[in-house]
Amino acid sequence: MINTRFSVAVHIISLIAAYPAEQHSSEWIAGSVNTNPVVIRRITGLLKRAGLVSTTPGVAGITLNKCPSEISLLEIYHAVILDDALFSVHEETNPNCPVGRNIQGALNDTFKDAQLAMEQVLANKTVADVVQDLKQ
Amino acid sequence: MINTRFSVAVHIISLIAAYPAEQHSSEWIAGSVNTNPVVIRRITGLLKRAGLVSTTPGVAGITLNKCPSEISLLEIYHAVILDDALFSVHEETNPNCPVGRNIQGALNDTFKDAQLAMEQVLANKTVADVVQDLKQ
DNA sequence: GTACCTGTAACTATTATAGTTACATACAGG
DNA sequence: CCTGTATGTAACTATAATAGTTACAGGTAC
Repeated sequence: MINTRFSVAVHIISLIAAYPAEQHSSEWIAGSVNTNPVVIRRITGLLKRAGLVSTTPGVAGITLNKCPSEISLLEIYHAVILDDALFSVHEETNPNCPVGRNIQGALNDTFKDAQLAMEQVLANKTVADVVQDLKQ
Repeated sequence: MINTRFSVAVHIISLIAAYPAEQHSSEWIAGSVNTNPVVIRRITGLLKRAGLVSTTPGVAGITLNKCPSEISLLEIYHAVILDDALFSVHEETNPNCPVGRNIQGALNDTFKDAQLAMEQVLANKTVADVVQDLKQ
C-alpha cells in the first residue's frame, strides 16, 4: 500500500493553492491535516527538494513554484514516494531452475507497464483540479 | 511498495504451469523460489482461498483449477494482496477546515482510477503469457 | 535582543513482511 | 493398521518502514 505521505503532500499543496493569502506555517498546515508540524516539515522538505515549493528557514510560509494548474499529482507522487518501483520482486531465486532464473525478467515489463498506467492517471490530474473538487 | 507475495505467487503458479508433470511439494517449490516451504504454503493458502488452486492436506502437490491461459495476473494479485485500496489516505483531518473536510473525497476518485488503470494491465496478462516469456 | 519559524536529528510506538521452528492433522503405501 | 511424508497453522524472531514526538541548532524579522 502506498503510504499517506502522498495524500498528505497533495493536501499541503492544495491547501496553499486554495488559500494563497494565508501565512502557511507548518503549524497552521498541521492543524488542517491534524498531525504534528514536524511531519509537515518533513514532507515539505521532500517537495522542496523536488523543486515544487520554496521555503525560507526562519520565515513562516510555503510558496508554490508553479501555478496549481501546472502541478500534476504525478510530480507530487515522485517527490515524496522515493521507491521508483511500485512492485517488489523477490530476488535471489534459484539460478539452476529455469523459472527461478528468468522470473524477474518475465515480470519486469508487465510490472513497469502497470505502474506507468497508474502514473498516467496521476499525470492527468492537477492541483487545480483537486482544488476545484474540494469546493464541491 | 507492493510486497513480494504477489511476485512469489506468480512464480508458484507459473512453475506449476511450466512443469505440470512434476510433484509440486511446498519444499520443491521453495527450492525454486529459494525460501522456506512455510512461506510457500502460506501463499498457496491464499491462492486456494481464492479458488485458483487446489491442494489436499497430507498429499504433495498443487493443481491449477483453470488453464494457464485463463488465469490473469490480476486474479493472483487480488488473491494475495488483501488491501483493496492501493493508495492510503490520511484520515481524521480537521473537519473545521474546508480542505481537511473534503480532501479524502477529492482524492478518492482519482486514486481509484489510477488503481484501475494499473489493474487493467494485470488483467490483460495471463499465466500462459508469463510461461511463454520464461522460455525466452 | 527577542520572538518565532524552519530544518533535522533522535527517539518511540506501531505495523507489516519474511523467515523459522514446532506440531497437529491428513493421506498413501505396504 | 502403521509408518513416512506432506499440508495447514500457530507462534516466535528479526528487520524495516511509517507516523508521531521531543529537542534543539540556526535563520529571519521586528
